[in-house]
Formats: sequence, structure tokens, C-alpha cells
Amino acid sequence: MRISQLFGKRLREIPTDADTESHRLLLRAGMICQLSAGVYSYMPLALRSLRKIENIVREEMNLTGAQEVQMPSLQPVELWQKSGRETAMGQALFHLQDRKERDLVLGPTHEEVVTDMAGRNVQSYRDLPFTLYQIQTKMRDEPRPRGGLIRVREFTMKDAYSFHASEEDLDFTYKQMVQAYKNIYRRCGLPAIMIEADSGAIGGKDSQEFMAVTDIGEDEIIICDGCGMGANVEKAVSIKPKASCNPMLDIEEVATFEHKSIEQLTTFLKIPAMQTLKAVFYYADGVVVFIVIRGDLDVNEVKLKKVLHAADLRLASDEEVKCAGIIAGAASPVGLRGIKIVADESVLSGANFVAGANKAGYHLKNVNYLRDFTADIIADIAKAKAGDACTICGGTLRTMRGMEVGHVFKLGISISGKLGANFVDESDAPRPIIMGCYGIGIGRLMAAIIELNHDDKGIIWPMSVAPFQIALCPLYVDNAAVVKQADSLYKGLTNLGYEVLYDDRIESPGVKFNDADLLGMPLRITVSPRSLEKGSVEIKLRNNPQAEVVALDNAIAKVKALLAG
RNA sequence: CGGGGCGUAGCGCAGUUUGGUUUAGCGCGCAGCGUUCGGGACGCUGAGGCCGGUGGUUCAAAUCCACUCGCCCCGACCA
Repeated sequence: MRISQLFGKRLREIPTDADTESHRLLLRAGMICQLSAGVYSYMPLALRSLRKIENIVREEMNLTGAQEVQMPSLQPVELWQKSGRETAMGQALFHLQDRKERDLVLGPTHEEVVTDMAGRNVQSYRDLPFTLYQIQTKMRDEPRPRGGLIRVREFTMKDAYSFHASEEDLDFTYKQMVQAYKNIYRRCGLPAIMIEADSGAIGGKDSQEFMAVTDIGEDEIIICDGCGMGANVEKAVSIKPKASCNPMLDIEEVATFEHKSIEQLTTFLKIPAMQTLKAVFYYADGVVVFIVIRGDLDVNEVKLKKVLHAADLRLASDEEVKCAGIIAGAASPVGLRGIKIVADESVLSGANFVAGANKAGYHLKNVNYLRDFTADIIADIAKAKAGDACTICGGTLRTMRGMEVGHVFKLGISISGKLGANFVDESDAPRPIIMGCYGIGIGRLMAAIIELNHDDKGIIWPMSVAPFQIALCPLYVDNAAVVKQADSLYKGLTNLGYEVLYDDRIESPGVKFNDADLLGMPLRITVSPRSLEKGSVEIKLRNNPQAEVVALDNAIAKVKALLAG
């Protein structure tokens, strides 16, 4: 490809609207063009890279025995009503009507469609197992698109679905998929770690996410360096520091005046936060729920949602709290009636806590679980945080941020059961098909690759996913010898099957070098009068500042060697 | 949905507070000519804008007011 023919302008100035490095570089390299919030066109360079990523994904999927299909974006809303996910997806679903005023949605994912299709084509356990996948466009009306390709409303996703007669069989495929995912990230040059994850609204058992570790990631990851455990903070469990466990003392009311927050209270009473009980109020599916948790800990809403089996959960408003008869700032589970109380396990790990007195301006000292209050539910609903101990090895946990570049999980029968996708087993009994599902966002994966492979000059493409392998830079194209040699290299390398981006423009060396660095092809060949005088050209790797002078006769052999290694 | 910011030439911005001195500027990019050129060269000439939209106030609006549309960031949200 000659640069003079390449569609798309490179930008010298940094777009101010872009805050993440991958977004800035994608724009500056002329790879993407924004149409509206979270909606982008992929220009030639981007598409070349995306196709390479897709092909790696496709190869790895095919190796597991998965079969490629293509499913529609246009989906009848009834399917989503049947699975119960029309409400679960909420506003993220794009709705539309056809000319007969039939309600349709644009597919945000394909569990429903694939399950419907599987159900129509499976009768017996003898038809199982199989895995289907597609590389297809998803549409989600995200509340807030951001970061260029990192969170968008229309995107390409590889989604795979496996169908089984038994849990054991699902386990087998699940492991295969995990391995395929690891292969994919390795081949794409993206270091990604696998962590424990929450399976989200769909439910299901095992769930793992693949994360690219980067500060701009949207997720918080809890990591144990001791045993290698990693988990999304939504899911992570940990051992919290222990509060003192002295023998129980008699309960005692104490005036605390305007000291309401845990911070004010601990300063006023000169006690550590872990000696207090904090009350937090949530609004779960229309009712106010009273949460009790040790003062030094925070509520993990994902865990809480799961414990409550709530479809909708948010912090209660001041108004709702008041209506529920709670005295905010002095609220306490002690003596409370007529409201659901959920306590975190931490209320058991200590004694003689300070809690509210349900009386403005007062708190109670020496409050103890069981003796002084009980809860309707007691469970782990606390957020794990850096410094906590690992539940597996006891090591100290730390946190980092990550970008989700893949998600695998065991769906089980949550969709097939609702859609009536059944098979008959050996004993002729009908049972819902057991499913697994596995997704990778292709565009986001490319953004993650750029995010983790760049310098201040531009992108540094891993060889496997670079739009072109070689940047060919002739300097002084008014020099006939230079042009002749460059043309010959271009032809020679192209004939050998290499992808060459040929900078045939009449531009100064600085411009060409800077563009080559910005676009980030792994290998650069410079042809100039200076090196031709010595019968040689310069070959330089993008990730190595040192260029190598190579005799013309050896140039192609050298390129071969570098690209093979 | 809550909070913040922004919409002026293809891109990056100034001008808006205090309406008139602007025929709306600047830098980059773009077109033509010439000189250059091993890390984003220079000179000359030139093209390009209903100042996001609508309505109002005024003798006069990029500038003031109202409404509206869009974009970005934080949060909520997010298989």
C-alpha cells in the first residue's frame, strides 16, 4: 500500500476530547472516525488490524472445535420477554418497530437467539455437545460511552456459546475455552490476566474475566501476590483486620451530639473505626433495607444485590430513609422493627461496638450481635480492599485497575430453561440444555493492545496484529536511485507476501519518520542516497531505537529473519 | 439520571466577562510557485466560516436572554 493512496489523515495536533492514550493514538493515526457518542467508523488501518485480531480469534475458536455462525441483530422483543432479560437489560436495549408495528430490539448479545436456534436443532443428548460462535456487531445503548473504543454503543464481538448434556461436559469445554483465550491474548501481544468475576444479572456459576492491567481500566482488581489469586472487586472475598474481642460489657448510652459520621464519631470517642457499626440504607426493588457493617468497611453492592436477590438496587434517598422511620446519623439495628436488616459478617468479628441509639444525638456503647440485635440475613457483603488478607494463603492483598477484554462463564440452564430449549437424556427425560458463554470485544481488544503498546511517539504494534508489517521510507524521492531501489524492495517484499506500507510521498525525512513512528509498524526500512552510496539500506525495529545498516543484497534476507523471529 | 466542561475553517484555539473598532482572527493542515530536507523546513500567493440550532432583546448579537441539539469528563449505570 502506498501512503499517498491510503485513506485517512494523520493528525499532528492532539485531539483534546480524547483522554485515553489509545483513543488519542487511534485518532492521530487516522484509524477511526467518530460519528456520534460511542459510534465509530473503522478506517483502513484500523480494519486491517481488527481483521488480524479476528483471524487469531477465529483460528483459536476453530481449534477448540467451535463452529462459526452468523446471527441476526434484528431480534423480536418476545424472545427477550421470554428469557426475562428485556427488563434486566433495561435501557441498554435498543428498541424499534417494523412497518407492522411489531416490536424488535437490536441485539446487545445473542444468548436468546442462539438458544432458540439450538433448541430447534437439538432433540437428544446424542446431538450434544457443540459450540457455536460468531464475530458480529452488538448494539447497546450504554449510559455513558467513553474512552474511544473502550466503551462504545456499537461494537464487534466474538461471542461463543457451548451446549451440553452435563455439567462435567461443560467443565471440559470451559477449560478448553480458557486455554483458547490465553492463546488469543498471547498471540495478540496483550498481557492479560484471568480473574474471578461476578457473572452478573444472568446468574450462573463459574465466571472469569480476562483483564488488561492499566490505570485507565474501569474495573478494580484484587490481587494476591502470595498465591496468584485475582478477582474483580465485585466478587473478591478477603479476611478483614480483626477488631478487639474483649468480653461483652453492658450496653451504655452516650451523648454524641452532632457527631454523626464514622469519622466524626471515632475522633470524638477516640476509638478506631473498626470498633463501630455503620448503618447504610439501600432501596431494593421498592423497599428500604437496613445494612449493618463494621465502620471501617464499605458495602459491596454487587454482593448485596446477590444476597437480596434484588433486580434493582441503589442507595436510598434521604426522603425514603426518613419515611422508613430511620434516624439518619444515629441509626442502629438495636431495637429496630419492621425493616429488613442485612448484616455483614464483620459484625461477628469483634465485640462491644459503638452503634447508633435510634435517638438523635446519642449512640450506644458495647453493642454486640445476638445479645443486642439480630439480622434477617448475615453474609459477606463487604468490599475487599488493599491490605486485607487473602482467604486462600493469608498473603496481603493489593489492588490495581484493569480493562475487561474477555469474559467466560457458565450460564447453566438460566436461558435454556426459560426458552424451553430441551433435550432428552438417556432415560428419555426432557431437560434444559446446559450452556456456557464466552465473549471477547474485538475493538476494545485492539484499544487495549494500543494502550499497552505505545510510547510518546506513537503506537508500537505487535507483529501479529500490525496493520502492515513493514514501513518502507524512501528519503528524497526526487533521487532516481532511491526511488528505483525502494520500488524494487516494495515489489520484492510484497511478492514474498509481506505487507508493506510504502511512504511514497514527497515529504521531508522528519515527517516520514514521525509518521512511521506514529503508525507504529514493527519494521522500518529506510532507503536514502546516503546509505545507497554504501550499497546498503537501514533496517530498524519500532521497539528498538538502534537502526541497522544492511547491504542491499542481504536486505530481504534480513527482513525475513527479523519478521520470522 | 446527578455534577462539571465545551460547541467559532478539516484539526487545535483566541475573541464572548464589559454588544459597535471584525469585512470574525491566529497556528497547523490544504492549493500554486520557488528554495530546502536524516527526526514534524522556509518564503511568497491563495482557497476555506450563515460563530451548533431556533426564538427573543436591541438601532446593532459570535458576544445578552430563553429554549433546544450535540460532544467530552466524573459519578450512577454497565453479561
